[in-house]
Amino acid sequence: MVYGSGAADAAADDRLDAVFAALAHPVRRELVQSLARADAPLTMGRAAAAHGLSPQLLNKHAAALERAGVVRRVPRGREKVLELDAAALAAAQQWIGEARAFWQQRFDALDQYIADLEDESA
Amino acid sequence: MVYGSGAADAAADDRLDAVFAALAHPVRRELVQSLARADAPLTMGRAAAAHGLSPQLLNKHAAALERAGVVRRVPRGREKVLELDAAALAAAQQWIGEARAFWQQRFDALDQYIADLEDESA
DNA sequence: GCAATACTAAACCACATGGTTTATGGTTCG
DNA sequence: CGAACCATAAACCATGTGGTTTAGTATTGC
Repeated sequence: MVYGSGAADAAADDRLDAVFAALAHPVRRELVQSLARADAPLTMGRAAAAHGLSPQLLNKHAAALERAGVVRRVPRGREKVLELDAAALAAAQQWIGEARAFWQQRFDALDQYIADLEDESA
Repeated sequence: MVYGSGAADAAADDRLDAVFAALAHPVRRELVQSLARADAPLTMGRAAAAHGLSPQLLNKHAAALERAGVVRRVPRGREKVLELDAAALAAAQQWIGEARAFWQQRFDALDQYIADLEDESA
């Protein structure tokens, strides 16, 4: 154990806040999907057109994704290409996975508990 | 393919909105963790006390989790026990997983593409 | 029935967010 | 240089969210 075990440091917490919040909007999820499947680098302009968004609005959504570390905007000439950073997604996915793992184990324990009760009452 | 492939029906979309939004708050994530690890049924009152929240505030957070289908509130006497529904979490986790899978495959394809370029230039 | 208990509803406030319109910094290309 | 283009900033509005205070609705137990 390195620092605190119960409080689960605040920086990671903030990051998860941002990642989950970023994914909590259909447009941003579609954006992420586009980036995940894209076979060619996607610029802001092309992304906006592809999703029928104004450049300004896309900019805001891209900023949200960037805040969360899900996406980087890399300048190339006068345009910027969007790059997905799968690490942030992995962190969120892992969080859910851990919660589910705990739950599964608790579920099994409850099962056992109920079985024990039935043994006693038998 | 059943209905539309591009639009990915709106109901599932709304559900994901709610689940990700629900997880985008540290208190609610801690709540979920509590429920996942709990070895005894957790009531609203006990949950509020455990996290140092007013009953009213916990009620709001619980409502958010319930909207998302992450949690159910089952009346038992004059209190309500919180039950976690892992299915909603699974849906969110799976969404991320798919995005990551696509990305991985695109990543490999890009790798191949670059290798091809280097072959040509050699 | 009555008091205490457990949860919920409502009103309200400060602040964040999604979205539009308008305007501004850079970068290419004629 | 100047015009066109890409991306962003700023101002602004409507709505949603986190949080508190206050009040209300059941349910237990005397």
